[in-house]
Amino acid sequence: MGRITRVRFAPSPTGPLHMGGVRTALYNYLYAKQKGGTFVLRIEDTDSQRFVPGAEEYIIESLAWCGISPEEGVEDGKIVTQPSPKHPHAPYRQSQRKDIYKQYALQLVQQGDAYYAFDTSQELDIMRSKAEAEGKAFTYNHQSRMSLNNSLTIEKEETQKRISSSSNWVIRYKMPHDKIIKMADLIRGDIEVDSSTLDDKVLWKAADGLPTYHLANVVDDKLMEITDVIRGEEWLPSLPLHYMLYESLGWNNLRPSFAHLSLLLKPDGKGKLSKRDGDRLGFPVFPLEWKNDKGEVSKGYREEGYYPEAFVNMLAFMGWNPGTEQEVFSLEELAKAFSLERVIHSGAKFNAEKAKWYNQEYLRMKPTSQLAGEFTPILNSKGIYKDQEYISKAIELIRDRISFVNEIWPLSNYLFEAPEVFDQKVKAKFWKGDIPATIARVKEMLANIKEFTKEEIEEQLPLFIKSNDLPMGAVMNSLRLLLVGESKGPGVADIMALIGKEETLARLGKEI
RNA sequence: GGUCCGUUCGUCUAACGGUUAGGACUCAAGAUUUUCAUUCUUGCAAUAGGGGUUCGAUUCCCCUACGGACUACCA
Repeated sequence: MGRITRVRFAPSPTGPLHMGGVRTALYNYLYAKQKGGTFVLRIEDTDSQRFVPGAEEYIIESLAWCGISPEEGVEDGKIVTQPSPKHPHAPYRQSQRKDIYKQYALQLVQQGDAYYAFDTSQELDIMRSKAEAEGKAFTYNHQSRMSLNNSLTIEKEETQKRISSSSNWVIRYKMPHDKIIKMADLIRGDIEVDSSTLDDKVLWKAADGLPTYHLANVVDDKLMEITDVIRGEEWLPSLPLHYMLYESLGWNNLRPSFAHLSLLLKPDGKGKLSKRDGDRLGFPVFPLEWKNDKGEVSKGYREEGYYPEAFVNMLAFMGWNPGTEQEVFSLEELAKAFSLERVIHSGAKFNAEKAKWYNQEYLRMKPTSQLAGEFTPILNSKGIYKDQEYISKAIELIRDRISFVNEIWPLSNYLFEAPEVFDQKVKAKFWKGDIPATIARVKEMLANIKEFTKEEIEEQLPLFIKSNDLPMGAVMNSLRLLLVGESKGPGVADIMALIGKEETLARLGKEI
């Protein structure tokens, strides 16, 4: 009690971090910030088989993009490997902490809470498939352990011989068969499990000298003085084991509090959100773009044009709400308002429309000058160079109809270059009869306007049309057709004033 | 199969045991607009089913159904 809050995000570098993982990291970050505590990053790479190059860097970069970088475990974008005042528990990569874990596994064996097991994985696989064929499930537990190859059934000397002569053995936890394990979850409340339904999990493997997740996670959380474990729901079934490990190791008073987050679900159908759903449904599942070793590219929110604030805000609301009607929150506001009590118990289906809406909200809060700066490279890539003032004015005219910066061009191209193609339907509807001749008269009138401003045009144009008894709809729509190429866009006067007198007259004089 | 977790509009969600079950996204309609949008207004739309407990259940308990996670020498 009274311990300073320390939370950790402990991903496994087996691939890019997906948005569910980012949400878990976010909730950890928010919780730490609110409590004035520390957010630690630890890399759980105890499975050398599944290690993916670049995944670790991806995780760090993703968190940085979201603005939720850990203050401990990472320095200069890299995992810390040497202890320092700021990073006292280094290294933060479990593969580099290899030597720490074995002693605890051995301690458990000595106490009689764990044992050596010699069954090969092939033997166990055979037993599993055999049991499955009979409609049963094979589990290594209190019922089966006494008929298997382990230090409980083999003579002491033979056991010693096998341990020293080969590395084909593991240490398994000896799960008690008669205990009701009472646990608490900060989100779900009290949970009870009968230990007789649990199995004897592998804690440590001689083959690679590494612990499995269960041992590594308990040992590191204790050593790193973690006070609260906030992780995905997939860990709930192993919580009883973790409780037992804390107890057997004599660390009950240092056991952290636990909170298990519900999963992010597919927008359609069933099951949890997976990498493939994004490709299939056309939205990103990852914060940043990711290329795998086959060269396949998965979309990223950053590359799709999302603002990190919008992405984070959207993610925070997938499974949490403040209890008020406010939906737009900065990271600071989120940290202030966050509470595990208000985290939703059930899984949330991801909604791409809402994500888009969030980005629109954030885009609307940006000053036009910033949007102009973000849009300039896109413009330059089309070979168009304009000053910032002009670009800002153009964006001002269309900014309330976009959700992303990359939507500016398709909605504003006619403000930068004359239209080449003209909407045939609009043309057929208005460009007939006297209209071409009428437009020529309008053009002449416009040429006589000295101050070619929006206000001046807005006054002169309708006046001219009315006083000459011309058809308002046909004239206005035809002007728009000549200026834009189709029937969309801001007011005709706005467009004319922006592109200027010369360009306006040129477009109105063009044959279509 | 077993263990655990969950279930309010299509989606995200709100509601000390007492509300006409609220908001947001989407969708539809209307107003504004010479266009397309924006904006504003309105509308559509939910407590999985069955038992209890209670004067009164979305809310508490039980059962069923459905969904999910886990059930590896993966995390």
